[in-house]
Amino acid sequence: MKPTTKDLARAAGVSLATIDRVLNDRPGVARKTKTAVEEAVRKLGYERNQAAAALSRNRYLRFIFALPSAQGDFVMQIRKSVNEIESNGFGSMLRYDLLNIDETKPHDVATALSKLSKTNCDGLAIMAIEHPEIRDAITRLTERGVPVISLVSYQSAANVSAFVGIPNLQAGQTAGQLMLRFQKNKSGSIAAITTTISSNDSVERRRGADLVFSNQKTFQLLPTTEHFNDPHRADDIVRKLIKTRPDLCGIYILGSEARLPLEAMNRYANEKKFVVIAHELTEFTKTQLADGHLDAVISQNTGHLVRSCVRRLKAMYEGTTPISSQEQVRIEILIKENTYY
Amino acid sequence: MKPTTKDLARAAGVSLATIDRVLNDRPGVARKTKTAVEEAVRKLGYERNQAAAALSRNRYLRFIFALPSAQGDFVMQIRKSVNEIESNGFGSMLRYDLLNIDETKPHDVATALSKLSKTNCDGLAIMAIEHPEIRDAITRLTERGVPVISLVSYQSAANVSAFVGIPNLQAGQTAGQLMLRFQKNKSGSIAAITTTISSNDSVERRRGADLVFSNQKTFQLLPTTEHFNDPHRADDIVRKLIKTRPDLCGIYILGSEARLPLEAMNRYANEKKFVVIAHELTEFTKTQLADGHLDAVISQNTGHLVRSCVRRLKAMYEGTTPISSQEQVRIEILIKENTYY
DNA sequence: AACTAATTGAGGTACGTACCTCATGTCAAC
DNA sequence: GTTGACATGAGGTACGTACCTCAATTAGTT
Repeated sequence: MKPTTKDLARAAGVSLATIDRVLNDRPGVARKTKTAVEEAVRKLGYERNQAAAALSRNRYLRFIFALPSAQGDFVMQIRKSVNEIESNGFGSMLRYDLLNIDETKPHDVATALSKLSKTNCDGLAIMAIEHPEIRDAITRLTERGVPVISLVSYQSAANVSAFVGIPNLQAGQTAGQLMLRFQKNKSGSIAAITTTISSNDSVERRRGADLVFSNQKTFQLLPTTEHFNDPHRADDIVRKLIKTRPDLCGIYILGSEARLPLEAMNRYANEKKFVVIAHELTEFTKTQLADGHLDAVISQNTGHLVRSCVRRLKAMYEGTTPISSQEQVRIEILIKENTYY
Repeated sequence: MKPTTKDLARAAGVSLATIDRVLNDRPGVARKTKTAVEEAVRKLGYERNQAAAALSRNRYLRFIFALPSAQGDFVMQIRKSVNEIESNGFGSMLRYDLLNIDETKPHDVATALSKLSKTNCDGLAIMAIEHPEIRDAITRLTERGVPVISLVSYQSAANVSAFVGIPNLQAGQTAGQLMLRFQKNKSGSIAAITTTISSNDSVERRRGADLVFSNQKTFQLLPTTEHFNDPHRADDIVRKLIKTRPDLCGIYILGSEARLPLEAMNRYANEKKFVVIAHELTEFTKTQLADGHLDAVISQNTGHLVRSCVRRLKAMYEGTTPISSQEQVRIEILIKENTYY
């Protein structure tokens, strides 16, 4: 049997009350006594029984996921993962809430964040663009003692406790490498399309892909074009590309939401001869993979993302360290063959 | 707040004792009463507080992982994952033990399994070849009421409660597809090497690769050769291949342990021109990827495997259903760019 | 109606931890 | 030597469930 607080008390020659004070960082313990207890903890290999602790506390930890309110397959996927997490083995006493934020209105986002504090939120995971107002709101939240994790989209490290997501530079390298390896042509041009290059992710991915392309001479990566979530723009971009670039042999969709450019592709690239690579596995990209419209998807598992957030937030609350190997979100490569439907 | 047994009692108009009888399948409850309680459970959305339940039971569930005693990078990886799982958030009251089995002595394996029963084991995850004696031992274990999961290596479905691992046919398809897509040649032969084709995994993977290769005519997949874990044999195979097959342009290593064939490759394929694909990400295959000796690794995450086993065994014990999407072990594709070091 | 068996209730203890109050101890500064 | 700040102990209650005993009630069978 594992040692309990009683064993600790006996071993350290103190009472349960003192053990409790030390373990929970309550005031009023002499340095000497504290050291003795810590020694006993070490010696006995005591580990707090989280089940009992949670039960005794009888208080739900409330973690909030702040996600962009804009429609999108990927964000939907994350939402789904948050809802699926509910009833599982995280020690039960956890609650998850979704908070919609409209990134186009940073001020509103800041206002929403300003309403959070230790009393109504034990941890926040936020997926948002970088913006001064949002950044400040996050900083203030952290100062109020609420741990904040930036999810998927990286926020400047300074004010956030952690980042959960894939390293996008590497993701871009991966995409670029695959793009080159999948080519059967001897040379040609590859297009790069994204929603907006004011998103950190796209920029990093682009940089990654550039690194790979600079190692060779036969293929070139064209300048990144932005469609700003506008179907017409996306349509225009793709149509013009196909018309004006006879050497076009590949399309790399950088952003998280691949639907618009892909749908445009499907309209214009009938006699398929392009290597198409996009990000994030969603119901939509799955079918595109299955239909052969998409050659590869570089993805991060949303279930993983969400669970990693929870583990990290919980760890911050408990003052423990999660298994780091588990927390590294992997860059997944998906082709038709290794995708589950 | 979530409903508790007290709320159930009130809602169903019975006492706590009866609630307890129903929830824990104890005898002595009229069918009508039982139905009423179950109705209340449904209506209130009652979920057993696992933390409290574990605490009250005050009994460790003991799960055993039976792994091949033979040395090997991949098995080592699994061992490591089992040890890492120890101190995390699975509700605390769990214990994991490793059991070494020597697959070359099926009788010993059977003997070891025969010593297990409900009193010393609440669940078994076993990674072993298929063999009549082992299969019978597993069947008897199941009959004794111990849930058994076959891990990585598939056991005929009949006597096992579940399988945790990747679908190897698909894994083979994935490998085969990548092998073709990575080719720059117009045509050629690809070698298939494994430890032994008496392993189910290799056979399935081979079948998967064959499916892919049969869709085209320009490349052919050579008959599978076996090295039986003998360095000399592996060396011979590779040397002869390179000498006698001028059209050789790829090597697919089917088995879980890629070290021997890869080391042989490194000896003979100096002027690297082959596409090399192997299975399972280990420290060894990682360095091979980094050094460019390996083009891709098809892998299953050992941490995932182990945690999935635990969740499933726990679920069987508790009579709940784990989130299925989380239990599907993904077929991972790893190239140099998306591997973490 | 009498008897047996099945069903239900009442009440308890235990698990390990958190958090509370109150009393007592110790030591140093004035 | 008194005061007060600090350190510690003693003992309690609570969380939600599991598991136990014993009595009381109900239902079913002769």
